[in-house]
Amino acid sequence: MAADPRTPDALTVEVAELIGTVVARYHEEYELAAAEHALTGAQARVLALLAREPTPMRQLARQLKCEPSNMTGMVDRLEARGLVERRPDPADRRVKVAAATDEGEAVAARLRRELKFAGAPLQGLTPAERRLLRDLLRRMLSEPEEGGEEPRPPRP
Amino acid sequence: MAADPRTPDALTVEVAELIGTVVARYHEEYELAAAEHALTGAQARVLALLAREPTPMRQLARQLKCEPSNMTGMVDRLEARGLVERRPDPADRRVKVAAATDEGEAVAARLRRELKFAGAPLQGLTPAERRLLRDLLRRMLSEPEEGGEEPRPPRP
DNA sequence: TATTGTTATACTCTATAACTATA
DNA sequence: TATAGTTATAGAGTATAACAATA
Repeated sequence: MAADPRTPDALTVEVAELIGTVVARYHEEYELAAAEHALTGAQARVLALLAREPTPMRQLARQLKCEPSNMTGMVDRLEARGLVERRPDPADRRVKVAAATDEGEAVAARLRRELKFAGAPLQGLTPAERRLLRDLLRRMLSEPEEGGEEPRPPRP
Repeated sequence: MAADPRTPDALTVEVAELIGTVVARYHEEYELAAAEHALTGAQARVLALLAREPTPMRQLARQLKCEPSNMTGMVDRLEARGLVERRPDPADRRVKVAAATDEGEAVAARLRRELKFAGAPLQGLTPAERRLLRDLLRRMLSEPEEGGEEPRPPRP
């Protein structure tokens, strides 16, 4: 590799590529687990959210970072399969609260268990290594990327 | 949280969730970088592959884990924008080799640089931590998941 | 006969804009 | 008027099946 002159250091590039591989693997596993229940990845994500907590359509769209109009069709399809239902909100008759049915909860629970990604690859690490990985990922994710464009000089 | 009785230990769950967050963040960044060039994520992935190496349609489909029939449309759209072209294979007149044009190469190079995910979050780690992260990810990914279902007892 | 790429078809996901029923 | 959900529409990605050209 090593194609671009403005590329960051080799170590950073390698870690970035490894993360890319992890991302690809993760998606593969997720889609596969979903497909075993005849669900698409997007449907599985909706179901997972609703299994945690019944949620108004609009809020659901915000959480999934998509337009509210899309939720109509997605919830329609899940509702047609009996995994989700729409409930009225007594406080505001405009809102419809999407909620997982009992069957939906069961499928979501099975999905969580079948997400072997949490199992297989991580089992290759010792508990101490897993703790280490957790701490590194936490730090990586908590950086509030305040800078924006500036590469920001490394702290001493 | 902590809903399912058959869930693995809390540490594994937490790491898995962190990885889920990393995956979500990564995708967000990727789609955003692609959108800045009026490309979809899938188009950006195709272009990235072709910028590395001209590739026959069918092989491209294998690498992207999708059906060969899809590649027709995807390459069509990229070709319509002048980022990609189809070349004949002198050795086998059935195959068409998709290749990035000069402009395609340029866009791919810019895309690589703009993938801030490689920059921002990783800059929060020291080089030593990055090395550690690299080694952990490598080990995670190299485990050939031979076992399948068996949790496999931890090595001493 | 088998393989490569394509076409035809259908479904899902996505975004935009317009509509409805509430508030 | 503003908001929640929906409908209508369009484009992109995906899979399946059938097809033409070539091997």
